[in-house]
Amino acid sequence: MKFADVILPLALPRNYTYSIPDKMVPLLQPGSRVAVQLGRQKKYAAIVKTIHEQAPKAYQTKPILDILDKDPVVFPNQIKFWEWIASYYMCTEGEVLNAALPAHLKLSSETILLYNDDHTYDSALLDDDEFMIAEALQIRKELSIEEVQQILDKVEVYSVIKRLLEKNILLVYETLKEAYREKKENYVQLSPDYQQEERLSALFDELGRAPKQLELLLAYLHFVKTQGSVLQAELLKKSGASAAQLKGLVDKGILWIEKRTVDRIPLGKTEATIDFNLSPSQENALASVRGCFETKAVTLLHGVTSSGKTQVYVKLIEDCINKGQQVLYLLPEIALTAQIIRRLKKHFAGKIGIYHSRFNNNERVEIWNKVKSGEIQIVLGARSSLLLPFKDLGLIVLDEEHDSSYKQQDPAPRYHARDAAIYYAGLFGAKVLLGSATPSMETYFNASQGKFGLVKLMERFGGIEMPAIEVADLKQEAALKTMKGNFSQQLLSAMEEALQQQKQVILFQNRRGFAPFLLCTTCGWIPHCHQCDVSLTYHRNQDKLHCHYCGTRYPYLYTCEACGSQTLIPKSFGTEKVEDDLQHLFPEARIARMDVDSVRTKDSHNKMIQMLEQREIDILVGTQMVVKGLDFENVNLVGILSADSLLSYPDFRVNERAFQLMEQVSGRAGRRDGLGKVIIQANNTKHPVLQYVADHDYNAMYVNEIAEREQFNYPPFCRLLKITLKHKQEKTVAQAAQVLGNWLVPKFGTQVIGPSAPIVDRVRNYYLQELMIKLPRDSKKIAQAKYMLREFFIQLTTEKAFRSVIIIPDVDCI
DNA sequence: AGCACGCCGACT
DNA sequence: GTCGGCGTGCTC
Repeated sequence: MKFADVILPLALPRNYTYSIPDKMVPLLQPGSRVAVQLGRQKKYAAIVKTIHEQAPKAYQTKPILDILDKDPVVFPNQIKFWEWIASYYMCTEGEVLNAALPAHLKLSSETILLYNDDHTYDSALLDDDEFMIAEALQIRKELSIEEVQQILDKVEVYSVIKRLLEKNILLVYETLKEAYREKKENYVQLSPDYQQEERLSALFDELGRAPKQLELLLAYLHFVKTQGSVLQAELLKKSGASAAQLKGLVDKGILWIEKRTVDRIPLGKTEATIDFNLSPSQENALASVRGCFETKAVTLLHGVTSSGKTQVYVKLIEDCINKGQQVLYLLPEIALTAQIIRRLKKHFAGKIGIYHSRFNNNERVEIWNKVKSGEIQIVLGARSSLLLPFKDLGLIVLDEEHDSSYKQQDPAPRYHARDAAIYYAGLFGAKVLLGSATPSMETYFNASQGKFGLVKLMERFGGIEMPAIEVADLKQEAALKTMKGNFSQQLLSAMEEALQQQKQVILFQNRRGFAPFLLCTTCGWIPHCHQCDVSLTYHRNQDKLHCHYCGTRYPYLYTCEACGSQTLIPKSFGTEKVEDDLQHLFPEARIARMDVDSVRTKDSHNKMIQMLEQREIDILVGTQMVVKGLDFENVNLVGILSADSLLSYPDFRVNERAFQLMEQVSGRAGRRDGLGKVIIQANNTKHPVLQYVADHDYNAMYVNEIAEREQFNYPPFCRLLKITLKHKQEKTVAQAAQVLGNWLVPKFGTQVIGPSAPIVDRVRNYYLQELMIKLPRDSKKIAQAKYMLREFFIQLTTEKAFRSVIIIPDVDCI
């Protein structure tokens, strides 16, 4: 008897073992999807991890019900990768599977209620609910649980179903439905009967009394001649004929309708056009990267903004696909704009596939399959494309390496795409190229220690100079009374000048909404979310108060809930307010705002970028979003409205973050004609980070920062593991966190931080507590610590008092 | 993630 | 007294 250990798409702590029916043994391979039953009735599509002959001793196995695909859906390397993610990031393999597989490859059964035709019933014996369902079933023949819930208008319907089942009125069965559907299109064809010339001309005579049909037939014949195959929809549209006329011809057997499967992701013709020449410094960088790859698996390309890193990538990608290997090009989601997609498609037409969150489920399945077959050789995608089934990966390019959105935050697996990419590449013997103008401390440390190769590209393409940075002293201007609202005179006159020269301006403000909070000037009360411990942000567009943690919206408040006076005023300022003020300051200018609120819909982000490109926008106000992946030649002024807010987060990474952000925003200015200017408004103009930005001196920032990290033992000198505990009762989490803390201290001593409540200590009605452990940089010790933690979590949650405490480990937290 | 089981409050 | 709410445990 053979058995298979399978991964189910659930957060189960271990893999389950099913028996393999003899007839399936020769067909089954690891990586295949199989249908299995879990529990009394539920069926799932699981993935076979290993096949063996060890019968489990503790329980009886259930058989595998079905093999769902001819070929495995993943290769052994993906399974190894999932295993590593689960163990490194402390989650279950099921959670990794869930993140990796497109929704339409993950099947779970749906309960269907069938009307029992063989049995009559006496409606007098039924209560109201039973009667309603019995009636509905008699008409519709089958119902889903959801439909029953709708009919009865309640959630709890199992008892009704149970009673109807006992009375033999219905039958229950489980279906495992394949969600993926091929895309079909209707093509029109001429019946073989009329292919000969004389039959056709006879037909023209026959159709004399149906002139409209004849017209349509002639239109069809014309299209066949000019384009070969004829789409039904296109034929009707172009000929102006009606569906009835077409049906007439089909009914007569003259035209046939054929359903053909079509590609949702057509790759187009293969034609690589690499039609640019590298500058001498790019050539140097390219040669150095190739050199580093001789001895090192990972290389950092530290290239200033506008240095043309992408062109170096393109050459390296070309090397790799010439060897017949696959390439993964990773970007932060938001940087995956039409601009970069267009550029790469131009160079690698027919070989490149795009993968990000805006694809629908059917499209994802097709991309998945094309990566698996090797038809897609280059994937350009966001974090999750790391989980695609690459067959023979040769290179991973991870651009904007420092970007914190590479770390998955909320649902597990909480993996870091950069670190995971390095492990994943190792499984293939592939190379990893990390690119950034402002590398993360971790990566630069690894590079300077010789663990990674390091290549610098410090010259902007075309010899453009870095923009000049000015710091506007807000304190001084406030004293001189030259401020206009949140704008310094220095910034305003630079803006006027830029607009006069027909140049564009980008303003950066790190808060969205109109005002981050309301304040009662009588008693100091601030409106908070009812479910979370955060102040509500005023969004004037909708005239609502929003909670940025749980998304709840509240009507605007005019009366203070604490003292009853009507003295609530908006405080501080967000992008909406900046936009509003600009309208008054520059009534002539075309102003746009770019933040998650304004680019919520599918394509609005790309549209706004296009408008900026085509100079339909004079001033763009935005949050982080304006920083990433944008390249506009006509922008020559960038304003950072409040550097203080960037420099005052209570986090050890503030300086690194603030530097990266300001340096990246600055990079948007004056990219072509060398006249770029950046104005940073600050109260504390003496902050060292402002000096590093002004000098564009990454190195000074790094040297200072790394010394502090070493002194206080922060990453890259340790590994941070954050443990969040959640519970509905404030007291329960606090106690659980205390117990966990007491257990940790003897093991890690002063390297344990907390437990403490985070700044926002209640989200969606759950109270939070956090603990942080600084683990030594020793993979053995880290693995051992994780193992002990896992054990202790189980022990903790089996204690009666803490049973419903939710524990969330976050490895290498950001 | 479901779903069954079991324990407590509000209704006929 | 019962119905149905939700907390808890188990699924190979």
